[in-house]
Amino acid sequence: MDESSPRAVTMRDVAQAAGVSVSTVSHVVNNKKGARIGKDAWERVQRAIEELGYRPNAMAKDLVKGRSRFIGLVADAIASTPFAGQIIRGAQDEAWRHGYVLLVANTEGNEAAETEALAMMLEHKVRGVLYSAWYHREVELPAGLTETDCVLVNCFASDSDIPAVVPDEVAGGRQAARMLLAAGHRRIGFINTTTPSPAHDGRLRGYREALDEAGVPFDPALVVDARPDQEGGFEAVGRLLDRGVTGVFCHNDRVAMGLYDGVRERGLRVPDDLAVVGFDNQEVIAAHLRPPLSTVALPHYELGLAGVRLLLGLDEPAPGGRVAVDCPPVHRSSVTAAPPG
Amino acid sequence: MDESSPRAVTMRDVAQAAGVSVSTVSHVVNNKKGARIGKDAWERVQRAIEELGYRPNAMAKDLVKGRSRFIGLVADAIASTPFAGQIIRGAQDEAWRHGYVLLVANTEGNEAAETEALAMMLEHKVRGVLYSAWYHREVELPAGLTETDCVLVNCFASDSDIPAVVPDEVAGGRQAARMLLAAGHRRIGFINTTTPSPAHDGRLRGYREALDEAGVPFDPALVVDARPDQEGGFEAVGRLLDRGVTGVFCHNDRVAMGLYDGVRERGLRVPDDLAVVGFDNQEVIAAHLRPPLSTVALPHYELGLAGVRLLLGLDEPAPGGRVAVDCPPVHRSSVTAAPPG
DNA sequence: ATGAAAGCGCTAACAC
DNA sequence: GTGTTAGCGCTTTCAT
Repeated sequence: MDESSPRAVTMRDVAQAAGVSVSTVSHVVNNKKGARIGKDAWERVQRAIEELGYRPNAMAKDLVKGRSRFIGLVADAIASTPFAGQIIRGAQDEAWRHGYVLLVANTEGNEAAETEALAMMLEHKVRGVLYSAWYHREVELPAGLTETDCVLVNCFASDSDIPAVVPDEVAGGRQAARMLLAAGHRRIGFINTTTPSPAHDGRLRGYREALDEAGVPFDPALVVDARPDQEGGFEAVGRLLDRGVTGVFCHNDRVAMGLYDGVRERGLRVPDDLAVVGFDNQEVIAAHLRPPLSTVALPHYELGLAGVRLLLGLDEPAPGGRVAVDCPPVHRSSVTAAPPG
Repeated sequence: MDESSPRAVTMRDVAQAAGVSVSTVSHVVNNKKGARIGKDAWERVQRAIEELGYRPNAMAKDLVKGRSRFIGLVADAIASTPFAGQIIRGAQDEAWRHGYVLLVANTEGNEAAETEALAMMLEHKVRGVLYSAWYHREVELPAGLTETDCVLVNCFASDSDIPAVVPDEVAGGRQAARMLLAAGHRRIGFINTTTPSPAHDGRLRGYREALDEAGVPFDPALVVDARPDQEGGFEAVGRLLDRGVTGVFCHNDRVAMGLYDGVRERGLRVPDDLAVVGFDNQEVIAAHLRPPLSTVALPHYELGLAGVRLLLGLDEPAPGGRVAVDCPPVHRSSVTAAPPG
């Protein structure tokens, strides 16, 4: 609480109090190695800093150095899912590790908000910006983006060469199918999403690859599309059960949750009558369904982290400019051995 | 993408290109009203800005004006629930409306991270900081907080006079109980949390007040404590059903989700055999359970919004320094009339 | 109607 | 070892 703003204490105040010059203060504040400062002056400065409660002015510092320590992060949906939150966490952790601070902007997909956010970031002379989406998809980039370094997180722009870090959907789909295959299932349903997307195509491909790998013939009748939420999962149950499926891979955990309901409604049980695997590893759902859901995790934290590493030039962008991050399987209790036969 | 950093374009560049002085440029950039600039010079400046792609340097601007346009927001859990996200949204929307930008820091409750975040904010000379918690609780404040203006969001510190904005738990509890009462229920169970907290006490009090209001005697046997998650709800079902309850108010939506499972396990149905009301209005759960859950919304967006208004002095702090925000009921399909008798 | 010049708090040569 | 000084990009009197 500043009582009537008694003017913030500056480096000059410290210098004066310690009886030294500002450059001496600057040296001790920044712990400059090359600088030879007398042990005695050093201590006087430290004490003055303590006593006056001096805080360096980051803006003055950045101004003189010509660049700021900000990294912008624009997110299209910060509250509807935990996904953006994880991206932010990952990005922030890595950014801080390198002395950077995140400038977060939530745009809710609103174009005006996006432009405003970008302008704000550009005016703060950010080191670069991370442009992220809450679900993996292609995006068209806002104009201002080309004015700074940029990396796309959980999204991509096919017509540009901007580096992007995205989840490896096909490897994820493979993992999901393998969990079922490993338990001995052979008739494995797949509830895919109705939304055209990398997730739709990638996971399907992964599912097919895993089937091939295991020598199980692909049966198109076993894959059905449904809205990627609980209602979609619920409605898909009948179709799948009719086809003699013993396990099903759901496009996401919400679908799996709806599917649980449908299974129960028919007096059946997970996993004994039907084994199920989800996708996303959305904690509130997956870890607390009955039984807890085996699923494949979407690596949002790692996506954010990898995004800043790429931006900062700590990692080399992959040849195609696209970095694919792994989706690890998470084993819980919704998969058991297939019934014999 | 800066190709080999050709030095950012500054106001001087614009001035030069337009054949005017920097102060003239400054005036047109900021649309200064008192300044009389010739229509002609004005246009030359505009054009130069366009052509050079000039962006004002926010840091230089803030530096000279002595204060920044940042508002710090420290959150203790940005990804585990959608709650922090909503707070951020509310705070950002209101902040932007007044020309401020949010400096978000996620601390995951880690004290070192908190100190670091605060130092970062202080060094950026934030206008003030919003200190928030993902669930309503008492907090002990990090040291640095007193160095700046501050308001607590979704939390409070009893020994200080720092203004706080929190949800009105008792009014919320009242709303929840009333939904059941209004449908004719008289034996209403309450699954409260095992965690001592404002939510625990407030919602219980609201529940009792609503009962009183309706002339229904309070029966202590009808309130049970349980872990505030699905498992807690599941386990509480038996206890409540034994006591002849026809409706139950759950401490939160996750508990309600677990309770649904328990009810089904007994071959019973929501809402016909048991009406249920949740709390939080956590979209993924409440809107997609079968049947969709009637609940009471926690006003996180409004909390964030009110927080910045308080910080900016746009609203007066309530007499006690604590602002209570309303928790509105959300009617869906988990409550119907009580069975006769 | 427009420009010159003095700083804002700090860093980095360079002087002593 | 420590001090002096010239800016960083901008706003803002105060001249003209």
